[in-house]
This record gives sequence, structure tokens and C-alpha cells, in this order.
Amino acid sequence: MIQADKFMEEKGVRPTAMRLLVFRFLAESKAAKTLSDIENTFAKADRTTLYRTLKTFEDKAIVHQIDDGTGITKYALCEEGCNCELEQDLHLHFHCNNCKETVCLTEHKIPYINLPDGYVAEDANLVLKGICDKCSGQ
Amino acid sequence: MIQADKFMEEKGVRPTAMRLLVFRFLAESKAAKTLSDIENTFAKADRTTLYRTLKTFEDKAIVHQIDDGTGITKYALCEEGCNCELEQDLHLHFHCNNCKETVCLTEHKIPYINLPDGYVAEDANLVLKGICDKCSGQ
DNA sequence: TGGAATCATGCAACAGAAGTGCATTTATTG
DNA sequence: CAATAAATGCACTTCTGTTGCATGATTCCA
Repeated sequence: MIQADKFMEEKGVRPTAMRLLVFRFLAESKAAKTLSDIENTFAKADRTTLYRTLKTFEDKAIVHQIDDGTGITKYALCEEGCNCELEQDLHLHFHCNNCKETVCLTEHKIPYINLPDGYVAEDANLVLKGICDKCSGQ
Repeated sequence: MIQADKFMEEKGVRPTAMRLLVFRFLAESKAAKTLSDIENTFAKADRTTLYRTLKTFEDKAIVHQIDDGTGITKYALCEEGCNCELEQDLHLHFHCNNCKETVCLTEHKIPYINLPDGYVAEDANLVLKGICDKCSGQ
């Protein structure tokens, strides 16, 4: 596993105990997590601290937000070299209607869309919903 | 313009004064509207009534919800013969980062995505963000 | 036509997520 | 060690979405 504290210093984030916990939790999670998920995992931690921790991580491109249509923001670690803001790097997300988990399909980029005249795309969000591999039994 | 009250009766919705107002407001809007938008337009109306009006419209396939990533649900009239639940009918939405409006691009369907083994897609949501035709000056 | 039943509306209240301000604690640096 | 900066914790607010319940309006049928 990555040396979490060194990694965070490289990203310009002070590796406090709380931040390391959150980072490791996300690193071990296959699915994206909500603020409440994290809050429930670390009962001692204050919600505001976690909120700001995630915001810091986001600013430093350690995590990216995911809007999967549930109305609750989720967070997942960025892949190595992930440049969330660049269109070419926009992967899609899959939300399972059964287990309610959302995962990044980092290998699957959003296809190019031919827009009407005058429309200029800068960003895109594609969420597929259905049954994930674990729940479909394959 | 369509006879709104007859149209609503065909859809199995009693055309009350309030419902006609909401329907006409949405019909005249090019962009999708939030509950608050509608609430501010009809100051006299109660939020709950509008909320339930929209829910009724949704059940009867008169409007469809749009999640454009702003975190606030928006509503737009369905096109004639729109079958929001069918994958083939899933059009994409465009959110303008300048004027903050979201429009349906009903002619633009979501392209087919080849998923990894075990994943079964039932639904999809694609939102492109950028500058709309009005704001790009074309 | 006169209720009875059904549907629509309005008011109040609540839950959950997101976000802000401020005080306090912890860490860094000269 | 003192001064500064950063991180944390607490309280509180706002906004959206939602439900329960009482009241008002409409429909329907004997």
C-alpha cells in the first residue's frame, strides 16, 4: 500500500491523524462514500472536520466528488494522475439499484457527444444505473 | 397552443386552476425549473401543493425530473410520446455554467455504453455542462 | 338533490445535507 | 519559548425534500 502520509505531503496536505484515517478509509473502499458514511465510521470525528477534510482533499486533487443522482454527494479517491477537470479524463459512474453502491468505472470514458450549434461542453457527468457485478451474481 | 385542460384530462389528472398554471408555466419555459422557481412565480401557492402537483404530473408522465448536478431537482415537460423510463428515450441534458439554466436536448440520446461483465444498465443520466447557445452568442 | 366519498389544498412540522462563524486546540517556525 | 498559522470542534443557519393532518372543493350515486 501507498505511504499515505508521504503521498499527502506530496499533494500539499498536512497528514494529520484524522486525514490519514479518512484517506485510508477511502483507499480501502471500493465504492464511493458519503460524508455520513465517513461520519458513522469514525464516530468520534466531528462532521465539520470531515466535511472540510474532504473539501481539502478535493482542492488538492486527492478525491473527486460524485453526483450519482441520489441527491447525496459521494467521494472517491482519484486515480493516479487523475485530472478530474479535464474532459478527456471524465470517467463514468455506475450506481447499483440493488446494493445502492456507486463505483467509478475509470476505464470507461464518456463518449464524445455532438452538440447543436452554439453549445460548448466543458464538463460532463454520466451515471449509469442498474445492477452491479456483485449483485448480478456474475 | 395545446388545450391544457383537455390534455390533462387525457392524462388522468384533474385540471384544477393551480395545475393549469403550473402546466402552462412549464410549457412556456424553455429551461427546466425547480420547485422554488415555481414557488416564486406563484407567490400565493403553497410549496406543498406545488410539490404534490409536480409529483402527480410525474406519475402521469406529464413532466420528468432532471438531476443536473446542482443538487436541486428540476422539472420539464415531457415531449409528446415521451417514455422517460425506457432507455431508448433517454435524452441528455445541458447545464449552462453561465446562465445556470438547464435544457433538454431531446434529439440527443445517450449513446450505448459497453459495460464490464456482470454490470446491467437499466437507466442512465448524462448531463453536459458548459456554455449554451444563448450565452455563447451564436 | 343531498349527502358520502374522494380528491386537492394549505399549514405545520421534521429530517437530512450543506455550509458558515467563532473559539479552541495543535502544530510550525523563527 | 513565543508568535503565527493551521486544524479541529461546537453551535447554528439555510435550503430542499417530505409527511401528517385538518380543511375546502368536487364528484358520484342513491
